[in-house]
Amino acid sequence: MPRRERVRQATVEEIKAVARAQMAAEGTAAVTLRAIAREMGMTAPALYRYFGSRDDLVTALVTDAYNALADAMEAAVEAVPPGRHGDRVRAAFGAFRAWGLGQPTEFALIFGSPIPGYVAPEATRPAGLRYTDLLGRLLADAHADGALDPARIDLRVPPALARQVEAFQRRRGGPALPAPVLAFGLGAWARVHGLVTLEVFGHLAPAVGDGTALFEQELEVIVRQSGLPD
Amino acid sequence: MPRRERVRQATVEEIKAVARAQMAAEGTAAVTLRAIAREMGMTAPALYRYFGSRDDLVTALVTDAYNALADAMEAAVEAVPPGRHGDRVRAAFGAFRAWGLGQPTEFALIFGSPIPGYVAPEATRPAGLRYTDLLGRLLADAHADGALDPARIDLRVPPALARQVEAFQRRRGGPALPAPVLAFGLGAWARVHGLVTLEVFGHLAPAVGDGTALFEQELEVIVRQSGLPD
DNA sequence: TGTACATCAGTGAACGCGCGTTCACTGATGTAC
DNA sequence: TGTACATCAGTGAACGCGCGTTCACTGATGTAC
Repeated sequence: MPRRERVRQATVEEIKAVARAQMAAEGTAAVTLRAIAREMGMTAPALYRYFGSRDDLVTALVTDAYNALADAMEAAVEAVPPGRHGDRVRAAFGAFRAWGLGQPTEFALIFGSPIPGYVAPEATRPAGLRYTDLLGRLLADAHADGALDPARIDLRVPPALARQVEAFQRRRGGPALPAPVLAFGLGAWARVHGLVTLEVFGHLAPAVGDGTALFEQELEVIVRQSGLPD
Repeated sequence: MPRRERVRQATVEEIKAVARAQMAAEGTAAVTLRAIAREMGMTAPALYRYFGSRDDLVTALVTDAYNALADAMEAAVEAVPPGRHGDRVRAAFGAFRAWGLGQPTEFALIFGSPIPGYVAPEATRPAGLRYTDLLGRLLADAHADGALDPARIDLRVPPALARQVEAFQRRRGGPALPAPVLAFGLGAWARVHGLVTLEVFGHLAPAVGDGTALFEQELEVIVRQSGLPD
């Protein structure tokens, strides 16, 4: 990469880093070009060399956040031997929670209420699907290994849900899973999402303070009820 | 109530209604005094007769939202005969989801990422606890009726969580429940919260479109695993 | 190795905007005698 | 029933603020010969 390009990339990264810091300090909507420029010792119009508009910057932050989340989860999963399907699921969800608690504002950016006046453009979609795709892959791997016996999942899947789940699989491509397996996976995803959302946004604290133990209990339930061996 | 007071109350209600409409149209952070005044055909300073500041208005909206949610859930529960504990739980959670889908911006106001520059004051606490207290009461009633056998709940509660849950009960007062019962309740709460949050904020749609069937499946699982009869 | 030119980063002034909040005021509504 | 006064709702002008974005520009960095 030519020198000029390198310097340019570094500036782009600095802008995003400052924006993230400002979000962390003042909330998601505090991302303003003028404040970023001030912090960087530049004037605001200079930022237009790097981002076409404020919305473009926010889009970049959203995409980065989704990618960082997926990266963290993938790294956690890969640290577990391929055969240990239960532990891989635990690792993935554990990384989800750790990432959320570690970067609450970036978590809020993608999972909280939308930023006023900003609608996430289509461009963020692929990054947004990465972490759920990973979860799907964990299920598929376990199923391919014969570690996931649908008959052991104690779940009555409503016919409407079975249809939705099958349509979803046809749309996404990839290996087909039995409806109960995927329906179970969706439930587990929502479960973890709820727990982590409550915790990151401070709704859990009045009840139990630290959410670690509750999270571990729920992980146990998920792994056990999925019929996965550790 | 004297006439003047009545007119005054009506104006307060109108201000909040307009604020809610503006939130619904432009997002949570679009609550601005000037826009509200414009919509009402008044000048902005007049609003200071009714609310000490913009933050006071937001606080009122947050409190109202919590109360509306709790009202809706209580009404749904009371429509079910006292003895049918499973159905009462279903009704409560069903009302939670219906309320969230029906008023997504008010849902976002209390459960989404916080409004920038606004921290919910202590005054919103009591209202915020109403709906979780209701859930706790459902558990307590079922337990008091002998309908909830802790031994039937297939849950290994981590010791740390048991301690947290007991401390919580001591703090809140009210009838004491066995740790597994309360731990199960927390899990169910998080589960429903996750599902509804994902759906209201549009994260579920790419996977299954309408979330009704998935929600029903999860409700079934919760009721069945709680050991409650319908 | 030096020169002429093109590219690009960043500046500074300006635009129009909407915001929360204050203040002194007018005029209507209610109250006491 | 009428009059004098107090209370209160709402106005209009003004404050200081920060925002996104545009534009013509300067000066530094890189490139071609």
